[in-house]
Amino acid sequence: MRRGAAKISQYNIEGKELQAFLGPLETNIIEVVWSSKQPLTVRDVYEKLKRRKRIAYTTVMTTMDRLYEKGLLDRRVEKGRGGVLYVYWPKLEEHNFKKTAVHEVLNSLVENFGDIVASYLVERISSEEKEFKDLKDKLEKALKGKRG
Amino acid sequence: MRRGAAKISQYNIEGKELQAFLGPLETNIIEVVWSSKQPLTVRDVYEKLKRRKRIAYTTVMTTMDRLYEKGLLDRRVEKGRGGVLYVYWPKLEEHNFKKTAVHEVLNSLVENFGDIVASYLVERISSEEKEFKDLKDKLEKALKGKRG
DNA sequence: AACCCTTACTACATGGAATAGTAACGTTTA
DNA sequence: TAAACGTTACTATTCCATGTAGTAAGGGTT
Repeated sequence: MRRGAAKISQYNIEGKELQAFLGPLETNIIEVVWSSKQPLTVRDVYEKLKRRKRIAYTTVMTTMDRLYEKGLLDRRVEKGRGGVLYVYWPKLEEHNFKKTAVHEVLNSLVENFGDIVASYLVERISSEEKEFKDLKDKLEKALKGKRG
Repeated sequence: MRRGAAKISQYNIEGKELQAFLGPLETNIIEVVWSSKQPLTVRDVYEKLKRRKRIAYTTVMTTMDRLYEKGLLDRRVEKGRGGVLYVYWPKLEEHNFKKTAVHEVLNSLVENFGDIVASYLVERISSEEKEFKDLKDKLEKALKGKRG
């Protein structure tokens, strides 16, 4: 587990998009950080999230610390009104994170179950070609009918 | 979640083979049950597992109950020396379970991240064709060298 | 110095997996 | 029929991940 890479250890089959990899709150937080043009403090993120739902400042803080520990966020220390504080930014932009995570799942699947993955793909591509062919046949019949 | 289907909700990226879907003890137990030609009691499975490692009867029992609840094992009640007891057998044979589980992950991946999965495949196939072509070039050069 | 604010530390709840003891119960055996 | 045997239901604990959140300790600005 290299320090630079995001640590994703599991894929949640029922999760939608990012929530296949992250918890609900982690997902909300990282989306806020991705949307920002500059690094954000915990307070920044907290102010945005509290508009949607009641949440404690320390909940946001703990979860951002955890995203940092998991390698999805990076941070530096700054000085401000509250003393020393962290300023966070994403380690990878959204598309790169998704790409890396999906690749990790697929690599693991291929390594563990290469033959099953291969036959799934062959089956899937054949199925789609069949649908294309069916549609093509129908179209050809329809055109013949018009001319007939 | 139909009752007949195995309930797999997540894929563990670092897990090897079955342990990508199940815990260590769940994996050991279902392998024992798959290997048996007839249905097994908790006692049967316990006797096999205790040879490998110290474990409590009730641990085996609880885990088999959980595999039943998750739809991987089926069972009926029999009467025996200890009163009424369960006799378990697998709902799916090994290959079918793996195939079903892998398909669920792949379907979820395609639904959530179809474009990333597609480009991964194109990239992977191209990479393998490139390796084949490189090998072919080297072979052709070697054959030319022998004739020269 | 007062004020404001943050983080470290701590704790609880939930769910899943692993772990395991014992009361309650049922069947077989003597 | 009672004793013996063995199983399951019930219960509990630990660990991990995620979400939740209060407060003591500490630091910078006003």
